[in-house]
Amino acid sequence: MLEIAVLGLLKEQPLHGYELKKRLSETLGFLWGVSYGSLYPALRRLEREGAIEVVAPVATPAAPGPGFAATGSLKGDLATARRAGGRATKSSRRTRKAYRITERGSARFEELLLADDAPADDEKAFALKLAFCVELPSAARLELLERRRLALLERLDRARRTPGTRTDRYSRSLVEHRTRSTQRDLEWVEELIAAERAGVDASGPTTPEISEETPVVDTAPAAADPELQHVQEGATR
Amino acid sequence: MLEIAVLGLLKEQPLHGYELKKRLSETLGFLWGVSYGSLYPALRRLEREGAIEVVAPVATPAAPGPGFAATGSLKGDLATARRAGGRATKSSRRTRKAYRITERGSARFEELLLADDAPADDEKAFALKLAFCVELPSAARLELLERRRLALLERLDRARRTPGTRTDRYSRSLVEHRTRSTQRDLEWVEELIAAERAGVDASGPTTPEISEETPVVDTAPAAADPELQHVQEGATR
DNA sequence: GTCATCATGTAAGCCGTTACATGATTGC
DNA sequence: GCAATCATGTAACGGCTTACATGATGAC
Repeated sequence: MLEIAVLGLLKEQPLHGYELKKRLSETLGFLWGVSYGSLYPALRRLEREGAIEVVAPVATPAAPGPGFAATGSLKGDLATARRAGGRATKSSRRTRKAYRITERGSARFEELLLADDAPADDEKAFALKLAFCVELPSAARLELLERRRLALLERLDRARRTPGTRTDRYSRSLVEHRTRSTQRDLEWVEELIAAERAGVDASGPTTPEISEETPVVDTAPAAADPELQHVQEGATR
Repeated sequence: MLEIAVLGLLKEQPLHGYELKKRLSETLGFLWGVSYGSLYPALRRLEREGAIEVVAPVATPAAPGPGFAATGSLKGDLATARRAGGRATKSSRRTRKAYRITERGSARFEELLLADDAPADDEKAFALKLAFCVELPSAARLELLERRRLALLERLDRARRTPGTRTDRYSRSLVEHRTRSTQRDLEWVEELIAAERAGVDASGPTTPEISEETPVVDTAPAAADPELQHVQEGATR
């Protein structure tokens, strides 16, 4: 689960651990909170697997060399300097390690999004996947939605067949409520599927569209470290 | 979570590990599946804490002594023999270890049901608690429901304040759907609270009541090991 | 110079899973 | 006697959490 979120965020833009943690807590906070103790090991794991790579270790403040991957980060650092009012002369933060997703990482990402997970996590897992499925090709997205639809149908079917062993009022109410919820989830997913099939052009079934392609604007109090935001703009999309 | 389920089941009647596992999988299967690898350690943990105790180790087949806690188990074994058609002469299963909940266990049970848990597990935890809250005094049950209500209100409030950082159509739809679900959960919980306040006598708000006090009948294909079902009948209720 | 924040990491411990090992009982 | 089921456990492993350690940077 953590890996999905990390890869999903990195698919949008390179980020370092601290910033990743912040975004996960703030923008996905309603899903679950991550701690450094799990994030950093996860990053190392992903790096070991070749799914992500360090984009700017930057040992020396000046410049490590010509061209090269580090440029992106340098640009970012320059942006920082500019934002700060041109005060910093050396500018670069020596400690930060920004990560970028690799080809393998993208493949892994799709693999993870389409893998079906233990029925226990179900809800959370699907929510997380949906939150990042923009980064997916439309076909894969449809597949994801269809799988969810099947899972929900199966759950309803199972509930219908199994009469429920616990008979107290609370358990019964729970089962009923759960069934209703599942039915609504199903309708919702089916709407998403229909919208997906209809293509992106038609106006969404939810609220009137605002601007699908508007560059990500930080609505948080102060811009949360925007220095890396322009890196690889338009590269993956 | 596992502890809640175990204590909840044991509050109804003594059971041994294998049977506990079966019930957890079958009757609470829609919540999550437990494995022996976690159940048995959990049982030992609970026993160490004094929350549960072995009710019938039964080293020798005949009879360990007079009166005493083991009687319950013996009764059960006799029931088995009777059911089997009076074939077995020795009858007792030497290997099974049935557990019974203790006073401390009951206290722990209430404590666990009223403890608020990480917002991550939220749903599952509450569902589980609700499934076992029959075993709770009405006041504690109300407390449980009220807490849930507050948690849901808080979640709605947070969602209203936080404008949501991710702006793609899927994330937006997700957030909307989640909000609607939370609202419905809230209404549901409020119904439960109202019903609880009105007292148990009035007919339930869900489906027409069948029989609140009917002894637990195994609706599973064959009766799932009924030998322990009559033990301590009417003791805890 | 010192405090808050940024930033990365390690260590201990909990809880859970899978897979494996073992043995008793019952039916045929 | 053999297989299926009942029944209890252990071992290895993984992931997550909390708490701790460390140090750089920037503001005042």
